[in-house]
Amino acid sequence: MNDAAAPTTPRERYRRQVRTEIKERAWEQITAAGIPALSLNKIAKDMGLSGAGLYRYFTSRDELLAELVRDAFGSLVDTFRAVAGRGEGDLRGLAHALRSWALAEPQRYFLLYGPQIRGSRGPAADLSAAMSEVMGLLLDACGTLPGTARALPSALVAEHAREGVAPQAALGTAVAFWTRLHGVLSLELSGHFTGMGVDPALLYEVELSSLSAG
Amino acid sequence: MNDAAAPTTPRERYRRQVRTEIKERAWEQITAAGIPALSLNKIAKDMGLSGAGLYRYFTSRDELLAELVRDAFGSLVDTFRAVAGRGEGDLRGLAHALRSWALAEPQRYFLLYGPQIRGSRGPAADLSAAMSEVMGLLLDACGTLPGTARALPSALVAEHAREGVAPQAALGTAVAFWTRLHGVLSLELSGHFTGMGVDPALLYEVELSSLSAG
DNA sequence: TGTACATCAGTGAACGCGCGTTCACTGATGTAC
DNA sequence: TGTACATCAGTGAACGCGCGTTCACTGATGTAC
Repeated sequence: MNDAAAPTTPRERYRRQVRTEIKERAWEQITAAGIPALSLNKIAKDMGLSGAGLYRYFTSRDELLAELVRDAFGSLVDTFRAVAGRGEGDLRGLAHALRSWALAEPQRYFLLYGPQIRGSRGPAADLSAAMSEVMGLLLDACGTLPGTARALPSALVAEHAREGVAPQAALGTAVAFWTRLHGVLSLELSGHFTGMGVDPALLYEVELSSLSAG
Repeated sequence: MNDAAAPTTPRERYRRQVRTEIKERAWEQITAAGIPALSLNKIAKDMGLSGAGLYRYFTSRDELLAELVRDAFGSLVDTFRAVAGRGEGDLRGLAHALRSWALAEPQRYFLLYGPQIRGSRGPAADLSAAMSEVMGLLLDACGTLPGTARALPSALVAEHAREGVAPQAALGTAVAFWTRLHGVLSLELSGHFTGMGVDPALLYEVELSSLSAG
């Protein structure tokens, strides 16, 4: 997908390998204790390195974090693409893929769609590309939807957004897909359903049905 | 609402006052830089106290944070009660109150309904009381709803939850209220709609309509 | 009204800790002839 | 194949910082007689 023309000298290969391991350890920490607990020194200790050694691979904690966000978006895009490639790129297929992807790594999901990360100023330029790629795949699914005319909020979307590229109804469906599924998913991942007799999987399914059937 | 029989000696009054100011400063910090940046020393400096002085009022950072969460729930409950008292305690009234409340202090909203706070083990016992109080007010609104039979997901809710207290349809509506509005609200508060031509207020309204009308 | 005592708000110094990051250096790996 | 040099991974010590928290203490405020 990227870095196609890489010469791949032994040193470069090693470099990539270490960078990858650093990011893996970073994810372990985030999974275990959340983003604020991500610490370069801790990663180094985990890998048997001195803290200073990491700076050969990432120039700062922020750079590492930014790359984790990029990777997360890349992973979601890949997941959606794989589903589409398997011919299951309709709303149902994407929705199930999204849920599996989110449940596998809740912190990764929140890194993308949770409360804004403090200290960083909005989604960087290279992120909006990935974000709109996700939206694009979603719109493809909505465009081929049979019953989209079903009065989903087309007025929501300002005319200037993607004018002509996708019909208003498809945009409305895409937005509703996003917000309704995120509503269930984010509350499930936060544990807000535990102990109140709600089955998140079933609820997710019901909300998914609400998008394509009246 | 609480501490009704307080004798209110001058010292106690002063104590309450200082505790209140501490919490106000704490909110300022959280608003400005997020929960991880909450620091007792910084609060003390803001108030012109020594760091150690704060320990007369809160025995630890965690205790302060726990009280902020309690206050946040209390504030939401009060808001809902006020709306109900004004005779606007229907779905529409509660929904608008919720949005205003959330927009006023996004971090406070996420403190309750955002990703689980790391390091604390689930909602404490005294919190589930507040949570179910919110749900109770919501269920009242759903019970008096005209067109609730509208096939909202009643199967979602396990039978043992509040059996007999509220009809299944009302529970389904309450859950949908929660997830659909949270979906829009949380994405709006995170800034995920900026620059993509979506009007969050309108979207919120549309999702609200989806609850009571087919 | 005045004195003796208890309570308690707040101070200042110190604790150990972990953080991100820099810098001069060592030693292994790869490259050029 | 062997030697001379450049590259670069990794070290160890140090930087300043802010954190939560404890402790012995001072001084003001309230209480009892």
